[in-house]
Amino acid sequence: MTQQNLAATLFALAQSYRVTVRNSINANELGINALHVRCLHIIAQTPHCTANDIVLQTQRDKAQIARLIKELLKLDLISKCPDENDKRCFILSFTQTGEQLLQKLHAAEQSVDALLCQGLDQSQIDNFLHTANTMISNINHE
Amino acid sequence: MTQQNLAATLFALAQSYRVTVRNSINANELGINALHVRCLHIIAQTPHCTANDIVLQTQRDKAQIARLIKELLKLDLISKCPDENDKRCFILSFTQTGEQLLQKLHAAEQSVDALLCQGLDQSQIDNFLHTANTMISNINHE
DNA sequence: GTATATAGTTGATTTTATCAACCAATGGGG
DNA sequence: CCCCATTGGTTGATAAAATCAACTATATAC
Repeated sequence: MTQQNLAATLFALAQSYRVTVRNSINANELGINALHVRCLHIIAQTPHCTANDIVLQTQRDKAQIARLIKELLKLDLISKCPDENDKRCFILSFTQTGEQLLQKLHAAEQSVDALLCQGLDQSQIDNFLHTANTMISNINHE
Repeated sequence: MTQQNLAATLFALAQSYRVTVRNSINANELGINALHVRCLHIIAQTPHCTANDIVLQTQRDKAQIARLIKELLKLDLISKCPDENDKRCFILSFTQTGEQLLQKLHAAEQSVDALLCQGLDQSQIDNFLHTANTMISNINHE
């Protein structure tokens, strides 16, 4: 296998991952897509997360993010409350329902991870992640 | 680093790759997007490539592929000629212009590959590809 | 206090993607 | 040979996703 296949390998893996996770939650029924899921993760990870944090992390248009947040609000997965210090901002956080979905999402992802790693030992996995991260820093610092 | 980061790592890498390749050809100016590029690769790889081959390999709607092919024809990157044996089919192939773009694309991808692999030795790369392929077969056979 | 930058919302538009109907050609079974 | 289900491809209509520009309100720098 040559370097030439690097891209194909990468994309195939990423795509399969997406599809599998998507299927394991009932994302379609919920009317939720990959970007919604990504937003939920960002909200979960980011302390005092605002719309703008999501814009910066996803590199999407802020109009798109605004509408996406509206949808998550309407689905009652998240709620927003005004920032005390800066009245322009709204802090995003999970509702009970959203929290539950997030747990489900984490579980789904972990079981996909476990599936992916079948037949691989820890050193291979570590090696893989280390190499991938080297590649990321190679590509971002140029 | 835990398994939990597998997905994030993968997606970050794939995304950076896409952006970098895209920038190195003048894809925007040409009015070409990632799916166009993927089609070109498929046409290049597939002997006697038809629209349906692209549909099968990309898993996209055939209407979308039909329109995409129309665009590539209008850009004079590919040409289609009727199949002798099956009059329903059109065989897709590259024009001179398309051939040139393909070369440019290959060059761009190779230089991205080289960039990605900086500071990694061949055994690490082999290991990476091997692990990735194990993951792909894990995920596809379930 | 005025000017400039930031956070967020909204309307209009473009780009992608999907669905359904359709035509022409193929191929198999009676 | 004819009927009919299947296949390859095209098109129109629509839905979903993404982008652009304008606008409000607040915050910050000078």
